[in-house]
Amino acid sequence: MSRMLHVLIHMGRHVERATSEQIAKMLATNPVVVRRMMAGLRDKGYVISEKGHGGGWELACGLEAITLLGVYRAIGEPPLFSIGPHADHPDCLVEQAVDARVDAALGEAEALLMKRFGEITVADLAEDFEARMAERPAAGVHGVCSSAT
Amino acid sequence: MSRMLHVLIHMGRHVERATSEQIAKMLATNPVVVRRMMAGLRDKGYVISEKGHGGGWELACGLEAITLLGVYRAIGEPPLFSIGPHADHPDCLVEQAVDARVDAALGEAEALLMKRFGEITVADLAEDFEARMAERPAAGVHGVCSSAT
DNA sequence: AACTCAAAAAACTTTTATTGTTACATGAGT
DNA sequence: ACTCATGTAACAATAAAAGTTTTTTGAGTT
Repeated sequence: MSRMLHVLIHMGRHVERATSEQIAKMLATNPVVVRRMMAGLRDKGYVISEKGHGGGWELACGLEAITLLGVYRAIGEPPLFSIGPHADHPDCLVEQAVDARVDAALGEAEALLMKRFGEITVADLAEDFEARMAERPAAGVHGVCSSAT
Repeated sequence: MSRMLHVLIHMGRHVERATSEQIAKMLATNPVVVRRMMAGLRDKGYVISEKGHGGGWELACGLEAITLLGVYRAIGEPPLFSIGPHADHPDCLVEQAVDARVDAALGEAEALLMKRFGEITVADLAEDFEARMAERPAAGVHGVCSSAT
């Protein structure tokens, strides 16, 4: 998820269009991995992909229109918690009792998190970045990811 | 985590002392795995282990004295979220900006979850189980885990 | 039309973390 | 001495995530 945000901020900042290969170099990973990630964003309408010569990825909207919740959904709403019920023996009454309570607590936490995610836009993150950039321009070289590391 | 709760409820219900092997059979797993799990509970003082002939595991307190928070801590406070910042490039200003915001949101959710976990005791879960048991005694055979499945 | 570039998609390999297993050591009771 | 059960460490199997390779499709260029 942070990778997606990284890419979006990068593209919002000073890139019109970027190929999977360029993005992959930036994230120190593979073009195919990038395409897999970006496919979700495209399906949600946040970015557009163009094939062929001069193709690549492009923002389809402003960063202020993309919330963290949107990104989370775009990557397929992966399981949020690493702990949590396995539903191993659905017929077991002990498990049912345990799961009901634990699920309720997890559900509350998840709801709060989704609420917060819905309140934060990628534009907010980009602003934060700009502020840090203004404070410590020396670190910016890495900050704007012009190198491969 | 739900496994630990399962064991605790089981022991609170109708077991004075159980060996790792018995518990392992109940959870369909290995005695060594059980010992690994239980070691955390023992360190927190929730259970006691006895070596040698007639040894095994025993509750060291009432279930009402054990909260889900206590259990969570007993298992070593494993990472709560599966999503979340990797801190891959600590010097990257983009990453710093992203992580700061995401961490804040995750922190709030975690705080709420810990609060809720602190309010739920294993005795509560055991009560819930008893209520379900009273409603559907037929399912109880599995519920009390007298079989190996 | 032939060529190049880049995404799309499928199959495969590597890596990593969890879980389970085996083997041996320690301590307690008989 | 003997048996039983935990404690510990090393090892193996499994499953999930990440990365890689290969082929196909579509878009522009020469």
